[in-house]
Amino acid sequence: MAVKRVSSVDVARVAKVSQSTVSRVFTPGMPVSDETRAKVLAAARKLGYSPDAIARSLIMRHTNIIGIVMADITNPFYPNVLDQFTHRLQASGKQTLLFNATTGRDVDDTLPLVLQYRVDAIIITSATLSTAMADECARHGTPVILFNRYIPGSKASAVCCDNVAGGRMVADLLVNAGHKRIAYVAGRANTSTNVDREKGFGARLRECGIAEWLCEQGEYTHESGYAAARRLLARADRPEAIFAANDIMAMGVLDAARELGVRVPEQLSVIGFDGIPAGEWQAYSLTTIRQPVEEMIDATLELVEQRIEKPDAKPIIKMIAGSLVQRNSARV
Amino acid sequence: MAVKRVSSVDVARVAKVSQSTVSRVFTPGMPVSDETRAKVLAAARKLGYSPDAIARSLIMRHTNIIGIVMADITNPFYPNVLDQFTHRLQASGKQTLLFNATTGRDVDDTLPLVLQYRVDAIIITSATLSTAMADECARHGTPVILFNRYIPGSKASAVCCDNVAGGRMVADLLVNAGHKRIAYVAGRANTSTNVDREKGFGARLRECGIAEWLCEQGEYTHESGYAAARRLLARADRPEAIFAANDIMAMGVLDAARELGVRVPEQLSVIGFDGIPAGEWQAYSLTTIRQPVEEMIDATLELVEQRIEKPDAKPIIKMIAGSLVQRNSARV
DNA sequence: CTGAAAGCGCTTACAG
DNA sequence: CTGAAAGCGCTTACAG
Repeated sequence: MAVKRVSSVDVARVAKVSQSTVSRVFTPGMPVSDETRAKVLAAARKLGYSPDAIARSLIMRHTNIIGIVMADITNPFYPNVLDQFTHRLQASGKQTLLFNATTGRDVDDTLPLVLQYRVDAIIITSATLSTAMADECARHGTPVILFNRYIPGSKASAVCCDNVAGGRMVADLLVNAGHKRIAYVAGRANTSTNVDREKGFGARLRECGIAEWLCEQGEYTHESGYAAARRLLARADRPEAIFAANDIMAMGVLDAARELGVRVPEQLSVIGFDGIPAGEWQAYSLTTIRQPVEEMIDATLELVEQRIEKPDAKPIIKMIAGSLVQRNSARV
Repeated sequence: MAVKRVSSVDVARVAKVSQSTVSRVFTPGMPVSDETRAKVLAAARKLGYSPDAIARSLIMRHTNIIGIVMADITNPFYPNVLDQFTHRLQASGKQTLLFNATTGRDVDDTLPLVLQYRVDAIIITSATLSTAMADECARHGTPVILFNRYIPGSKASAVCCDNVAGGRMVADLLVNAGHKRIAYVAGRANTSTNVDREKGFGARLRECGIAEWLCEQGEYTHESGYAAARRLLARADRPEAIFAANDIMAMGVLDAARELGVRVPEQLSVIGFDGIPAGEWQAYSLTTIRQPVEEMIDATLELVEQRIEKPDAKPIIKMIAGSLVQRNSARV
């Protein structure tokens, strides 16, 4: 296998300079005379040389690689997130090592691997890790930033949409539209996202004098939203309004309503959460809370930079408000 | 920054063995006495040691990292592909370095970077590279496998759905249903995917005695499919059947029809290509050609293994047949 | 089974 | 500006 790779020593030989000089030519900001530079570049081109980032990482003690741990790549909210992360990271000269965690399980068994590759920082999305593991990373000096979830009391910083506030907005909208029989389609129970959205939603409902509402379990997929809606819409006391913990489930709800001939929004208001592009399509026209993805990514990347500089800075949790996007799936 | 990392030398010191021995303990298959192993493991645990994959890569001359270059992460066909690639790669002990290329441009400027990280192989998806660049990679000894596209005559191997055959299937279905006024909504013109699907489609149409059909340009997005359909459905000689080069555009077509009150499939048959999950949703129930994603991924990964072993083996292009999935968006 | 030593391909003080 | 040398953290012949 491995063809003989060309190294800086080879280039040095043909350019008739020292290996250090070759290295300098490929390190921006290092002093090299124009003449020497030209010789080296010519030799490099001739040999097809490019510096070895791995060797560089070893001596530099950082890799310029950011690990992104992600489950649920398949949930339509995330491709956009991943797209933006990789673009932005590349623009600042960093690479992305992508780890695929198993949905619904914590990532404690994945992280040791990530750590072995000596990534400069870890971003964790749509997955949860234990406090112990977060602290283990801190011990290794590898900053961990949680995206769209948080672990109170751990060493991991986090950037989150304000899901509690978002849940409250939904409750307000539904109550103001005069709805009484209301249902919530939950996401996976152990996710902070689900917990917070439900918490804000329920709290506000209670404040408005609605003490009870239906609740069905979902798991953040179209299918589970559809199934939950089938159960809900089959009841004698069919709800007039359904809030689903994310957009893709809300779309499942809408598809169930369509199938059953329940008219939206006349007979049923449906609201989602996320603001994925598909919610805009004519078939759904979904009213939702849009997560401020760009700002969240900005904040995450900023935190990554800061923590790489100062790994022991105190962990912070940054909440950013989402915004209501009114379309046609909910009465107003 | 960089906290003092613990290395095998540190572990050796506290375990009172040589550094080589520590290394052996962490290399499966190396002979170590049980007693020694226990001492080393204890020391390692105590210090929080884990081997440095970067240093290992340098001496081993391979990284166990596969580079995946991808544009269009946001196209719903790809999250699933990426999900499967990363899962399968991880299962065989490999990591994924993800590069995000710009949609519609070639990746010649991204590849030098990929090469610097000394990835063991490169998988390119939804992006095109020049023959020159493919050959440059070959020269570096880094195998390149194209997924879902191919470059005839280059040094890069490829795995593809048989798009020509798929296009023919669509034509057959439409002709058999008795459609005469037919339209094609194209994907980006320079993609082999689009070229082949149209080629098979057009050839079969001609064989069946249909010499002309409408054609609108799209770019593989819902929006562009929607826009193309608006143009098509506004015509006096409105088509009775539309084949869109991928599912997401077909869904845009369906949304345009819905908006205009054109009934599907009674007044309009719509067929897509890909087999994305969303096509199954009640709102669309899209008839389509399903790409055999699993088999394509199997084949790609197999090719990756082979080419890592023998980088100069002759490039091959592997075509795998897709299959017709009939749902309710097309008359039969 | 274990240790001493060389070497992977770089960067960067240290001298000149 | 340039070169000689040390060292990043490993693996793996080579001896014993």
